[in-house]
Order: sequence, then C-alpha cells, then structure tokens
Amino acid sequence: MSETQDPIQALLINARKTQILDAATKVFAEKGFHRATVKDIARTAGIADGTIYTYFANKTAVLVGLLNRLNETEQRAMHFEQGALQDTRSFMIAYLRQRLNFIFDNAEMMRAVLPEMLVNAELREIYLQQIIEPTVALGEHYYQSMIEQGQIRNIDPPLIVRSIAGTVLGLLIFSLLGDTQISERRDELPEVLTTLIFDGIHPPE
Amino acid sequence: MSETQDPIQALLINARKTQILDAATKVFAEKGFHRATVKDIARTAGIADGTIYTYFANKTAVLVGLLNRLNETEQRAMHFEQGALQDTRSFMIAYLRQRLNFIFDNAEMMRAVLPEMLVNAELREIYLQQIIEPTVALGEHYYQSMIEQGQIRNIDPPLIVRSIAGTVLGLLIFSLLGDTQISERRDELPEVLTTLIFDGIHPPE
Amino acid sequence: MSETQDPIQALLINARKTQILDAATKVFAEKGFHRATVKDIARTAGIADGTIYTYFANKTAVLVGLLNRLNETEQRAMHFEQGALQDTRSFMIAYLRQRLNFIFDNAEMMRAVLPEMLVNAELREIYLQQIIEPTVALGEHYYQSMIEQGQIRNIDPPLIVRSIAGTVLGLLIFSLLGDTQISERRDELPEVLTTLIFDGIHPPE
Amino acid sequence: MSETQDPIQALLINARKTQILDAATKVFAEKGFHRATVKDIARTAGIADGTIYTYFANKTAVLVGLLNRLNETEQRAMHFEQGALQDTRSFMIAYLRQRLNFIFDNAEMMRAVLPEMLVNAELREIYLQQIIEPTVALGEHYYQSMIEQGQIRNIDPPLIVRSIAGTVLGLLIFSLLGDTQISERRDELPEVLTTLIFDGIHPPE
DNA sequence: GATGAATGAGGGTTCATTCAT
DNA sequence: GATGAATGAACCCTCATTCAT
Repeated sequence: MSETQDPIQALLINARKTQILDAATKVFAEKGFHRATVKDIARTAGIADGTIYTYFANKTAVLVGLLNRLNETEQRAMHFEQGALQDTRSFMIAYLRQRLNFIFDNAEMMRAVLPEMLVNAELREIYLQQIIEPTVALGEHYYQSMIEQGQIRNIDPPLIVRSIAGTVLGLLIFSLLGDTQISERRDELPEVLTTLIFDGIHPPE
Repeated sequence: MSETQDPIQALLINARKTQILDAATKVFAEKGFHRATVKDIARTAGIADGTIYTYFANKTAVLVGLLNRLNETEQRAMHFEQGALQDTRSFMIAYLRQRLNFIFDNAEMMRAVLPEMLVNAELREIYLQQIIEPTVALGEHYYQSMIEQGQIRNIDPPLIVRSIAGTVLGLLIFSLLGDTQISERRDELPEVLTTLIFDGIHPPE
Repeated sequence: MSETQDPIQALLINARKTQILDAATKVFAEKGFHRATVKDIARTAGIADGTIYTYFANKTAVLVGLLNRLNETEQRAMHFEQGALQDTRSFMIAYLRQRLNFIFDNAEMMRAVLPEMLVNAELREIYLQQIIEPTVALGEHYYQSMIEQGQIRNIDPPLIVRSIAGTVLGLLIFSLLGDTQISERRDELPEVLTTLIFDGIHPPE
Repeated sequence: MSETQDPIQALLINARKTQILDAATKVFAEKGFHRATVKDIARTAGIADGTIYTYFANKTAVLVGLLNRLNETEQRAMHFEQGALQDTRSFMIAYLRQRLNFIFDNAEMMRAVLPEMLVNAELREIYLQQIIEPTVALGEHYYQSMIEQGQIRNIDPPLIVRSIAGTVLGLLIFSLLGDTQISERRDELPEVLTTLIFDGIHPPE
C-alpha cells in the first residue's frame, strides 16, 4: 500500500479492505478460521488470492482486521456515561439490550473470531487490551459511581462486573453451541437479566 | 475394532483408548486441537501414529472421545438432587464451587475443545445433546421444584438457568482470554455469585 | 520501446535504463538475483514496478543489461596492447592489479551474477561470447606476440591464458565463499602471482 | 526417522537417502537448485513429494546432503601425505590430475551446488569449514614442508596455495560457463599447470 | 510513458490417513 | 494388533508480469 495520503486512494483501499473483510466474515463464519482458505475468501470477495496480500499481511491479519472492525462498530454504540441520565434499572436494561443485540447480531462473526482467539495468543492480546479491558474498566467505573450514589449495593465490583459481562458472553456461546431458547427469546433477556441482577431469585420475605 | 464381546478384549481396548485420550488431553491442552498432530498424540501415548486409527476413526473422533469422557467425569460429580438435602443458598454455593472447579481445572482442555466445538457441527451436536441439554434440563427441574417449595422466586426458569450456566462459561472464557482477576479469585466466586443470584445488587430499602 | 530514432528519445531511454541498472546493481549485489524482486529494483530506482517492463523485457533482461554494462566498463579499462609499451613483467603486474581490482570491486555484483550465469544458458552464452571469448582471444594474441618477441616461453597459449584468467576468477570465488586471506591481501596478489607465473616455485638451481 | 540403531533400518534409510540424493544430483544439475522443485526430485526418485521430508528437513538440507556426499567422496581420494613418497613435480602432476578429475567429473554437480553456495550463507559456511579450509590447511602444510626440504622456493605459502586451488576452481567455472577447450584438453592440464607452477613462463636465460 | 493494483501460477511444506510388513 | 514409512491433497504465500487508468 502506498504511503500517499491521497484521499481517493484511501477510499479505494478502504473499499477493498471492506470487501475482503465482508467476504472473510462470511467464510470464517461458515467454515471457521482454520478450515477457511485464503482462496475461499478471495473467491467470495470476487478477487484473486494474491490480492488479499496487498491489503493484509497474512491470513491472521485478516482476522485482526475483523476484530478491529468489530471493535470500531462497538465504539459507536451507547456508552456507560449515558447511564447517569436514567435510573439505574432502566440503564441496565438498555445497556444489556444494546450489548446483547450487538453480540448476537455479530454471532457468526464471533463464532469465527473466538476460536482463533482462544488459541492464538497474539490475537487474544489484541482483544484483551482493545476490547475486554476497556469495557471492564468502564463497567467498574460506572458500577463504583452507582455505589457511591447509593443506587446499588457494594458487593465486589471487579467480580460482579466480570460476571455480568461473562453472562452475556456465556449466553452467546450457549447459543453458538446450538441452544435455541436464548436467541429465540433474545428480546426478553434484558429484562429477565436485569431482574436477576438487581433483585436476585430469593423469594420475598 | 472387532465385533467380539470378549470382556478381556474389551478391557484391553478400553485401556488403549484411555491411554490415547490421556495423551490427547495433554497435547490438545498444550497446542489446541488444530496445532496438535496425530503424531504428537501418538508419541505422547508412546504408540505409533497408525495405532490411533485402530481405536478412533479419525482425529476428530479422538476429540469426541475426550468430550464423552469429560461428560462421564462430570456425571460422577455432585448432582442437583443432592440439593434437596441442604438449604438452597448453601447448595448454590456448593454447586457453583464444584462447577467452577471442574471447569477451571480443565480450563486448558476447554481451550482446546471449545474452538473446535464452535466450528464443527458434529461435535457441537454431541456436546449439546450429551452435556448442555441434560444439564440445563436438570437445572430447570431443580429450579422448578425450588419454586414450588417457595424457596425462590418464579422468574423465568429456562432463561435464568441458562444465564447462570452461561455466567460460569463466560467467566471461563474471560479467563481463557487473559483476564487474571477471575482465576486469581476463583475461591471467592461461588459466594459472590450466589449473593448476586439470590439477592441482586439493588440497595436495601 | 518505440522504433523512433529520435536522439532525444534515445537519451531519455538510456537515462532510464541507467537508472534501472544502477538500482539493479545495488539490489542484486545485496540480495542476489533470485531473492531480489522486481519491486525491490523499482523502489530503489524510484519508479514503479511496471515501468521496468517498458525498458526491459523481463527480470533476466535486466541482468543481461547489467552484464553488458559490466562488459563495457571493462572495455574502457587498460588493454593488452598497452602492454607493448612496458616490460612484460611490469605489464603482468599492472594487468593483474587492474583485473583483480575490477573483479574484487564488483565482487558482490559477481556474487549475484555468477549463480544465475551458471544456471541460465542464455545468460551464459552472452557472457561467454561478449566477455570471456574476446578476453581470452586478446590474451592469446598478446601471449603469442610475447612469445614471438622471446619475452616468454612457448608453453601452451590457450591453456596458460585460460589458467591465468581462471586463477583470478577462482580467487574471487574463494573470497566469495568466505576465505578472508585473499581479499585482505589483495594488494600483494599481483606481485605474488606474477612471480608465480613468471618464475614458478622451483628452487633456484 | 527413528532413533533406533537397528542396522537394517539404517540400511534402508541410507538407501532412501541415496535414492533421493541421486535424483537431486540429476535434477539440480539439469535445472539448478532454484528452478528444481521438490516435486521434480521426488518424481525423479520415484517417490512422493512428502517422502523427501522424512529424510531431509527441507530442500536446502538435500543440497547439504549432496555437499556432504561430495565431501566424503573426496576424502577417499589421494592425500597430500602421499606426496612425500614421490618427487615434488610428479606429485604435483598426480595431485592436480586427481583434483581436476574429481572436480570435472562432478562438474554438473558443482553447477548445482556453487550458485546456491554463493548466495546461501549457511551452505557457504559448511563448504568453507568442511572442504575449503581443511584442503587449504593441508596444502599449506605440505607446501611448508617442501620449502623446508628445499624442494621449492619460499614465496608466500598462503597466497600460492590459494592461487593453485583457485586456478583449479576457476578452470572449472570457465568450463561451466561454456569454454570448451578446458574440458576437451583436461588430460593435458596437469602437466601444463605443473610446468607453469614450477617453472613459470619466463624464457630461459 | 508511468503507475501500481491485480493477477494467478507455482513452490515448499505439513500432516491426516493408509497399508505392507 | 502394531508399526511408521509413504502418500499426496491442500495450504499459505510470493512475485514476475499484465493492463486499465
């Protein structure tokens, strides 16, 4: 790729990258990272094998590109800060809804990315630093301020935040493993989860 | 494999299978399913490559064998039914502890197995039918009986059970992705989670 | 390339060719012919990959161009005829010095060119006809006239000339293979070789 | 390859290696190292591509194997020490004859090996340490003892020995580049060279 | 003429699987 | 049944060359 800052060039380059990432999304989701061949991606993108290497250093870089795009997409979504404007419960529902929607809308993408991430340390590092850690940090920060405002109980911010985030991730994986209930009732999840998280399952005394 | 029902034969066959699965456990945990070669497994088991094919149809079948064994191991562990003997809260703590221990003790195994499962439909089916569905069914059943006994609130058994199971799975994956908090504080998790699940995070009125 | 005989055109074309050959010299010397890519040459020349194909039919043609230029450069150097002006011994020293300097100054170039020449018949033919044969013929001619003048013994002109030329080439290759003595003592070589060639190693009777 | 010391195994392994090296000799000589494909070698050897990798780590290792075999073959040939038994001149003739025969008999092999050696540092190192340096050291040793015995003049052992060895190598390369005289008159070379080396070309006073 | 993105054949290498011993 | 050498399909990647702009 040229070093040129030519905006038209940049546009073309981005278009091609997008084209390749779109194809990769499809192919990885269908076959998984390992079983998908570079040729598969190229064919799906309607280009030659070699062309991919003009835009990505290697097959793994394509996956990283996918990860980054996932990340960027997510960045554009709602932030915790907005939570201050609503009551805590409504915010939790809205947050979980947004979160679940994002993660389930990209479920097949996650199916492609997760396996490689579990196995590939470099990829894992990227995901951990760029996505997980900021998200958890933001969550802890928000959680902490809610505690200070007396809106929620002070249980154990790090573990609670991780548990809630983990629940969302775990539900996705259940779904990816073939559980149908979860995705079928995706819309109900935010409220059920919020009830669970806020009130728990103990019976009213 | 012969059709003979000779019990000595069967014993020998089982011994070899165990030997191979032990090796596979180690190798898959170290390298992941894809990076592990049949030769790796054979060497670790102290046998020849070809011998593996006497006991397993192919490399994937070895993973299936591992999954089945994981399943059996798990079956031998504490059951929900035992829950009836304790108060609900203590049971939940005990159950989560056992569950988390099992899953975190086999974390590296899960790292090897999960990716393949997410990508391989056949494997997924096995896991879904043999492990997830029975577990969830058992959970729902127990949950239901607890509701009937007035021990817990009737929120939405299918979703709540899946959420709790999902939380455990999600925490494992967080951990596998590099989060250190979770495994470092593994011992505290059962109680924190139980508090969350039973009481929620809402402040005392 | 156009068929035009326009002298300005020709000048421009030559300038470009020179630019490319200069770049190729550098790149081939650094990486060798095979490892050097057309892109390497283009970047070093500050032009685009494709432009090279306007001036050279293919990568090998660039090497041929290099060879021709090497040849021309060499032609401009001292000639055997000049030898007539000096005494034979001094001329031999001067000739070997010039020869060794030329060949060792272009050692890395030779490292790049020789391998391809050994393997590529077309290239070999060019080198043989354009460089080796004229040089040997010139050498034989000079040698013959020295014999006639009684300056040297009549041993076997064709073989002796080839042996002397071969010695220079052989020393270069020794050096290219990693022998350090030769290039370290390059300056002493002309005299040592001349002594060897003229007087031999037999002890004085 | 097994670690077993089983002599039958070892025999089979050696047979296969020989089979592969023979094929490689042929293919490399015909096409050169780079243009020769592993598939070419395999086909010529009558085996599958992959089989080569049971016996050699990679394509370069095959070349190294060739080099080693060349080396071993050479070891079996006449040694300098034997020179003591003859007069110096006869020994030089015999030595050069043996040397030239060896190098010209394996000319096509050299054509395959040399180019890669010039370009591949690892290979070069092997050749330098295993073949060139011992040969030169032996030569210098012999030359020194001849000086001490007053059989030859003391000119500059390191450079003279290298020059003589270089001449042989240089003549080979001339020949490989297409000069026909040298190989056609191979038989005459030892004597001509010996005359040159011992007596030089200066006219009798 | 210059560009450089696109091409796609081709290469080295890996490894699951087979099968003669 | 056990062995492990042999197989060969398949993969990722490189790079000389082309050609639309």
